[in-house]
Amino acid sequence: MATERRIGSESSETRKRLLDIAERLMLDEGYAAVTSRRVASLAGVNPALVHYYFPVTDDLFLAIWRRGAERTLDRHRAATQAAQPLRAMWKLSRETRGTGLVMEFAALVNHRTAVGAEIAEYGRRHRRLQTEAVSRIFADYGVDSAEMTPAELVMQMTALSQTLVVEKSIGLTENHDAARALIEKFLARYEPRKGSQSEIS
Amino acid sequence: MATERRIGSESSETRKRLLDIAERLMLDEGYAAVTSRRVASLAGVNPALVHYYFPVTDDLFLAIWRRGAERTLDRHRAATQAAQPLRAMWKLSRETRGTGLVMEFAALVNHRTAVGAEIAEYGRRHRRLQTEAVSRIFADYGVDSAEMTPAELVMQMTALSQTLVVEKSIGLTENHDAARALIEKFLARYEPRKGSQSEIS
DNA sequence: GTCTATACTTCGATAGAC
DNA sequence: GTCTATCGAAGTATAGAC
Repeated sequence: MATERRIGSESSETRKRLLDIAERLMLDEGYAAVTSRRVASLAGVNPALVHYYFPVTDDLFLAIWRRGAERTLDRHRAATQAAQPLRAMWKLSRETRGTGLVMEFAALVNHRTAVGAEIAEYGRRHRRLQTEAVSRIFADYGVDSAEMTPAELVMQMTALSQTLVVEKSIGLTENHDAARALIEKFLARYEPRKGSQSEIS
Repeated sequence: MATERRIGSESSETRKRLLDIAERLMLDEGYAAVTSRRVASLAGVNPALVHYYFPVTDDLFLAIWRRGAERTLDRHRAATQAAQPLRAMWKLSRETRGTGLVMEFAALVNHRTAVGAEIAEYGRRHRRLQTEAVSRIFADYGVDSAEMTPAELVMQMTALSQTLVVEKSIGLTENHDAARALIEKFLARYEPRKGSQSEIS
């Protein structure tokens, strides 16, 4: 039963390049565009080489996911150390790259269940980290839980940022300023901007 | 230049069945599972028959979208007539079917630009309708715009419901009760529940 | 009006060459 | 350790039969 097939080393430069290209492709044209042939063609290598580094296509998707997840967790940690951590977290969540990947994977999971389990597990971990971080910040700021709970802010930031990113990508931006204003209203109370309290963003 | 190819009538029962199956497939396994062969196989017909009713695959996706869009607009109108219109709208937006389709199409659009234009146009129209409806309701209730603007509530409901649906589908439900509570807190003020003001949902 | 035989393209994956 | 020749399956779409 044990498969004898060999796999390319993780440190390979070719492997890194394939990953970069696959991620780019996923963001630009959606997960369905990520095929071994397409990636290989863009990399200028033989299609079968992709299967050498990533035996099954799911392996490629998982590798993209893991790299992105690590990147995001690192940046999350950095954000919590910022002078205005809530603003840093809000800014981070609105970045197209990470959020765009999350949305693609959310769709991908529908028909690649092997990938799904790991995505969900990471999602839980990330949410817990975020909620704990906001809890500490709220305690520090003395935020009244009747006004906003950590879980509420996390969900609001997550949901709004994902919607903003997705809709923008299809050219739908109506009410987007209102969404930003909504978060800004809360942030301004505890992490006021230097120049003013205005919320033009 | 004019294509001579014939297309099956819109009233055909077979056509309806193909549409139903394709929509189901899209919701269950994601848009990538919607192929002429797959749909045909589930319907027990020849694959080429799918191309008779939907010459190009985009035609199939557009037909699914249009049917869903009409359904949603109808239900939106009905919701605005309800005794508690805000609650009706919030409930509608959390329904798996409509929201699930929206998310699949959001991902689909990335690599099917022909479909994208129509999706975005519908999105704009829907958002405008929703925002206008909430504006009228807010005026009726006398909601202070400093507390919440119509655009803000629409974005919040849209974003949170989409996130709830997507995450639930992959088995991630942490903080979901907080998200519901967030909306409930606002709704309870203007559309109190009969029995109590509790927000267990 | 309804359906199918068929052509052509693209994809995933493996066994084996270098 | 790195890469490729090659196979079988699945996809889209058309021209033409019923």
